[in-house]
Amino acid sequence: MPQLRAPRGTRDLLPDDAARFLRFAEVARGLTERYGYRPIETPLIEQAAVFERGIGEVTDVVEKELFRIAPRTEESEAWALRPEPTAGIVRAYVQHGMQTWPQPVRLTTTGPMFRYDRPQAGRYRQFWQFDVEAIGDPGPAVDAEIIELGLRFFAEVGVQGAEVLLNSIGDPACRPAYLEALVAFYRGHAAELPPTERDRLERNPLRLLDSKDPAMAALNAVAPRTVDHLCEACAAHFAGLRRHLYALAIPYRIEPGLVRGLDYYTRTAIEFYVAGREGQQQALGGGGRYDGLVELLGGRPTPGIGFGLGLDRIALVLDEQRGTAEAAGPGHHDAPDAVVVSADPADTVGRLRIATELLAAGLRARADLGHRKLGRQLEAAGRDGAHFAVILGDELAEGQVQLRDLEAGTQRAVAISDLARELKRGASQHRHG
RNA sequence: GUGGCCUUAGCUCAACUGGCAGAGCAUCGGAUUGUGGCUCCGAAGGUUACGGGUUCAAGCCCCGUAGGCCACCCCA
Repeated sequence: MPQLRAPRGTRDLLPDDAARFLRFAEVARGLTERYGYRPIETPLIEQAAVFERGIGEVTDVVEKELFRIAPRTEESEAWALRPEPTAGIVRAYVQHGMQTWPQPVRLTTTGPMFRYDRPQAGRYRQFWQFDVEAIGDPGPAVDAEIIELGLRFFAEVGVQGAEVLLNSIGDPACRPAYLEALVAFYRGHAAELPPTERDRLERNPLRLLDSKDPAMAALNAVAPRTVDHLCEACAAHFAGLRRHLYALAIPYRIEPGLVRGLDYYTRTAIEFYVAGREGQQQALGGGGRYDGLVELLGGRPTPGIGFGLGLDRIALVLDEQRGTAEAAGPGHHDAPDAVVVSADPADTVGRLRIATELLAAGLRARADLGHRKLGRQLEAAGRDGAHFAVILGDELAEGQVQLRDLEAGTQRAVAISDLARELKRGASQHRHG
């Protein structure tokens, strides 16, 4: 057992997993490109103030989950690892004057996020998100666009049964009155509240709504709903969103208990999930509208909306839906067209020379670099899933090698000068046959 | 940050009531001259997560720490 290991809550993505995450990123790139979202990369570290101000000082994410980096000198500022991508992207929007670009500015990024909480399956301290943001458009049409994009991502990576939960949590115009009504309601039932919930009532009353405490279920069912207390503008926005979703034939469920954990959200709250799964890490993605965030971070008042999808959890769901994950170990997805082996166990020079010629010709080729006897080399080539073995033997004197079809078990002599051409023909036959 | 369960070879798991740590798979090597997948033989791989304690004797009992999982908190 090695004493050095990946830090708690982090993990190595071994080749099978790493390839899968890369594929997610490729799907994300193709998709967002078509929709007109342009890539952006912001630092993994930001001034802590970006998150404290943007996300909110009293949120769990900032209070207890932020990876803080201590200042190195008295003068330097406190930094933190990004717990989510939106605050950093909005910071970049303001810093680089993107309000002068055609609005909305559609941006996307995929990368690791960091939260210092207690790890569990599907919940890591370093996790990956595919994220999209549309900044500068107030209308509900862009809300619908982004939701449709999210669902399409799930479809393209092969997740079955992805669904959308929606809610509207109002804005600064209507939320104070709603909160008042909410607090008044729970105060009226203070005797029925568990202690932790009573504490929340003072600190963050919205959170009472999505409590998992069974004792709260009955109460929450009759609690005031955000959607019933929206101001005229927010109500119109929500109705507009529903109209657009209807026109796009996108099903959704309104979830009155869906209140996002970050302060910057206004109006539309979104969550993606797959129904009927075990365990608690059900959310595969979430996001919403943040019409006040740009201003909070020093820009002009600018609306925005976005979401992030958790790639670790999507990988988990794909495993569940396939029954079991493919076996670990060397995969055959990048199986070579040919492995160059030799009857002379010592002749790595000849093998490497032929292999590099094949590589230069664009083939997937590799040389067996060991000093094993021929049988072992062929055995290894077969295990690697190679289609052909190029066997170097006495025929080298006549400028020939044996080209062996490892699947058919047949072989013939081929002139070295014809080898690349022959292999290309054979490889394409294998791919189409 | 709170509580519960768990940790034996790279992986999946054995090891009686406390009595010399094992198997399968994977890896590497061999089975008479240059031919793989099957089979046979062999090797390597362990401070039983780590640190203490009890005992003639600890993988097994006790305490602590770390990590994983589960439920909270919360979220992706």
